[in-house]
Amino acid sequence: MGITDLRGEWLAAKRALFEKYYGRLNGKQREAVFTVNGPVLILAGAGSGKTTVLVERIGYIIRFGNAYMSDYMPSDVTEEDVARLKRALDEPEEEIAKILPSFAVNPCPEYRMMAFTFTNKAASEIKARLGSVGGIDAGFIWAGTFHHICMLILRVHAEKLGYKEGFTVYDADDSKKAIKEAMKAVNADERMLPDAAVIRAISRAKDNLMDPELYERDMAGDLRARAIAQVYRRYQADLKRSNAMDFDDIIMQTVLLLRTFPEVADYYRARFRYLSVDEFQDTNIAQFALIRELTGPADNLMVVGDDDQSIYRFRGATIENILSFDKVYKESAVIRLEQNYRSTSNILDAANAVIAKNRNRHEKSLWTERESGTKVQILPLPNQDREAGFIMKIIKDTVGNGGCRYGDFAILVRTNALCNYLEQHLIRAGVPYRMIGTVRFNTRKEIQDIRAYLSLLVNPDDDQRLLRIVNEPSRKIGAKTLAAIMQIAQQTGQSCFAVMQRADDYEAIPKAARESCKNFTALIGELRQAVDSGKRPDEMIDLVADMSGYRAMLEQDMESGEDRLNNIMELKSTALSIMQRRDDKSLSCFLEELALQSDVDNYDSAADAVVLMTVHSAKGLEFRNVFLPAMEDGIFPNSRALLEGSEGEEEERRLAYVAMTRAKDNLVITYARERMLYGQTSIGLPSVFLADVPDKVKTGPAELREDRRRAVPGHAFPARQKEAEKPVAKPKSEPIPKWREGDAVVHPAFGKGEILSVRPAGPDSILEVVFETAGTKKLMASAARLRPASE
DNA sequence: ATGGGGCTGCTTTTT
DNA sequence: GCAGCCCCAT
Repeated sequence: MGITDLRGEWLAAKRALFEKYYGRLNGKQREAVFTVNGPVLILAGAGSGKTTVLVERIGYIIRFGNAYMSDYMPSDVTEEDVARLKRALDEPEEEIAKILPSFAVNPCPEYRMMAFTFTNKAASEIKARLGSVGGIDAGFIWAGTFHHICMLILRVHAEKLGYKEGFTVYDADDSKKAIKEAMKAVNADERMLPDAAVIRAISRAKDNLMDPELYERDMAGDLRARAIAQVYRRYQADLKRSNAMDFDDIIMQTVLLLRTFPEVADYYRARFRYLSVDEFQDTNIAQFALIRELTGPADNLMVVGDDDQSIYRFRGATIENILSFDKVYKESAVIRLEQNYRSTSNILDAANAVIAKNRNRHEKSLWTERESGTKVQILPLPNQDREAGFIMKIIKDTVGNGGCRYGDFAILVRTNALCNYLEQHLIRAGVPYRMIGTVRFNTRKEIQDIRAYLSLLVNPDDDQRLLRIVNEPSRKIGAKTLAAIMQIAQQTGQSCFAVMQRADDYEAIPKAARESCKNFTALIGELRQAVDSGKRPDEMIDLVADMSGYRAMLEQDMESGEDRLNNIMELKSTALSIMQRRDDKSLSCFLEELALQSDVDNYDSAADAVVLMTVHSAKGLEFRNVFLPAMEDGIFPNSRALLEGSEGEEEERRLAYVAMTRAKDNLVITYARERMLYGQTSIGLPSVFLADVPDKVKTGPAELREDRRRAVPGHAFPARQKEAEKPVAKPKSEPIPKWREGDAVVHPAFGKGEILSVRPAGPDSILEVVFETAGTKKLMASAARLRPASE
C-alpha cells in the first residue's frame, strides 16, 4: 500500500468510526456536529432535533476538537493500525468511544466554550445533558441567556462604565416607574406621549445600540422623538445615579464596554474559542453586535435558528440577522435540518400550509417519517364557556380512559388575558394545571417589597427601591418628609439614603421625622451587617421580614396577610432553589437571578398537570396534545399586530406556526362565535389562518369552508369599535347583587354589618351599611364585596 | 399621615 | 375586567 492510500484509508476509517458513534443522528445533524471551525449557520426547522445537535456539537468539540474534518494523520501510522480501526467498526459503542479520543485535534476545554440560549431552562438542560457525557465538566461552560452572560462580564467590569459594584437590575416594572418619573421631571406632555410609547421607544433605541445622544441626533427632525430623547436622557441619568441597569442596558452596556475597552474585548476573544447561539432568529441588533464583539479572529461561531419561528419582533428581534448571516460571514457553512421528529404528518402539513404564505423567509420543506395520525380538529363553539367546557371534557375523558396523563396536555393562547376563563374552567373541572407566565409571581407587592429591602442592602443608591419600602410598614415618614429628602438629594447629588443618614444636618427635614429616618438607616445598616457576616439569601429574607416589621404588619392583616406571608415563604424557596443552581450564593447573585428569571424557567415537564401558557412561552417546548383556543380573527392574528402591516401579519403567521408545531400527536383548534374579552362581549370570525389548513388534514364542520370572509383588521374585536357599532350590552351580563334594607351582610374588610338603606343609581345602587365595628359606610352595590351573612 | 373608595383608562407577545 | 391613581374622610 502506498503512503497516499494508507492516509486515505486511515482517514476514511476514522470518519467511519465517528459516523458510527454518532449513528443516532441523521446525516445532516452529523454534518452540523462535525463542522466546528469557522462560521456555521444551521437552519433548523421545528422539531428537527436542534437541541440534540447543539448539545452533541459542544460535547464533540470539547472531547474531540476538529477530529472528523481534520486531515491530520500521525506519522507513525501503519497498515496494521488501519486494519485495527476497520475491525473496531464492528465493536460495540463503548469500545469505539475508547478509541475516538486518540483522534482529537485541538479539543476545546470547557471554560473556553460559550453558548447563548434563549431561556435559563434551556441552558441548564444543555449543561445537564453534557454533564452526563463522560469526561465533561459542564459547570465550566459559559452557557446562559444573553442577559446572564452579559451579567457575568458586567459584574467584573461595570466599574469601568461608571457603575458601582452590586448594581441593581431593574425589571420591566421598575423601569416603567423610573421612566414615568423621568417624564415628570422633564415635563413631558402626557397627551402627546403615552408612557407605553416612550417605554417602547427607549427600549427599541437600546436594542439598536443608540444612547440618548445618538438617538437625539438621529431623530432630530421629529418633534415627538425629540421629546422622547429628553426623557431618555433623563431616565439614563437616573439609572446611573441609582446604580441600576434595565434589561436592555445589560446588553447595550456590555457592547459599549467591549467597544470602549479593547483590552477587555481582547481578553474574552482570546479566552473563548467557540461560540454558539440558539434561537438566533430572535436576536436583535445589540445581541448580534455582542456576538460579533466576542467572536475571535477564527470566527468559530455557530448559530442555530429557524426564521419561521421568529416571534420577538416587538422586542427588537430582527429576522434580518438570520436571513443575512451568510452575507455577514461570507465563508459560513449553511446546514439545513429539515426532518421533523416531533409531529404527525397531518399536524406538520397543517403548520406548513400556514407558514407557506409568508414571503420573507428561507424556502424550506419540513418532512416527517411519522404516520399521518389523527386529523387536526378545528371546531366552532357558541361561546367561550362552551369552548372551555369542551376542552375540559376531552382532557378528562382522555385521562379517564387511561390514554394520557394531565401532563400530556397543553393549552396555548395568543394573549395572557385569555388565561382567565380557561383557568376558571380548569379549576371548576378539577383538572390539575400549571399556569406559566401570567401574573408573575414576583410582581406581587409583598415580593417586590422584600426584594426592595434586599436590593437596598447591596445598593443603597437606588432611590426608587428605597422609596418603595421606606414607609412600608409605616414608619411615620410621609410624603412631606420624603419630598424634603428627595429635594436635598437632588441638590447635593447624594442618594436619599445618604441624606437620611444625616437627617439631623438638614433643616428642611421635619424634626419629628429625623429620628425615624435615622432608625430606618440604622435598620438597613444592621441588616447589611448580617449580609456581611455571611447570612445566606434565604436567611436574609426571614431577617428582613422580622426586623423591618413587615411580618408583624402582615400578621395584623386578617384579610390577606396569611396569603402574603406564604408568598414570602415561597420567595424563600425560590432563593433556595436558585442557590442550588448557582455556585455564587451571594445576595446580589440571588437578586440578579430573580430579576432575570423567566416564568418558563420554572416549567416542570415531569409534573402531571395541564399547562396553560402563551404561545411565546411555549417556544422550544413540545406536548403530545395541544389545544389552541380562541383562534379568532382579531385575537389570532391579533388585530393590533395587523395594524403594523405585512410584517405584523407575517409574524402572526409565524406565531401560529410555532403554536401548531408544538403538538406531537393531537392538535385541537377551537374558536367561539361569541366571546367576552376585556369586559365586552363580541362576535368573532374564525381566524384567517384556519382557511389555509388543507381539507385533507383537518376535520370539523363544513361551514368552515364557506364562512370565510376576510375580516378587516381590528374589526372583529371591539376594542377599537365606534360607540354606535358596539354590540348591545347584555343586561344580564354581570348581575349586580340585589340587597334589601335589613339584610345582614359581611364585608371582607369591615366585617359584619346590616343594610340601612338602598338607593338606586342607574343599573347600580348605593347602599348604606352599618358595620358592627367599622361604623356606617356608603358603598356601591356592584363594587362592594359584600356577601350575605348566612351564619 | 393613612387608608379606602371610586373613577379612569387601557387591554400583544417578554428577557 | 382590572389596575393604577386620585381624592376624600378619618
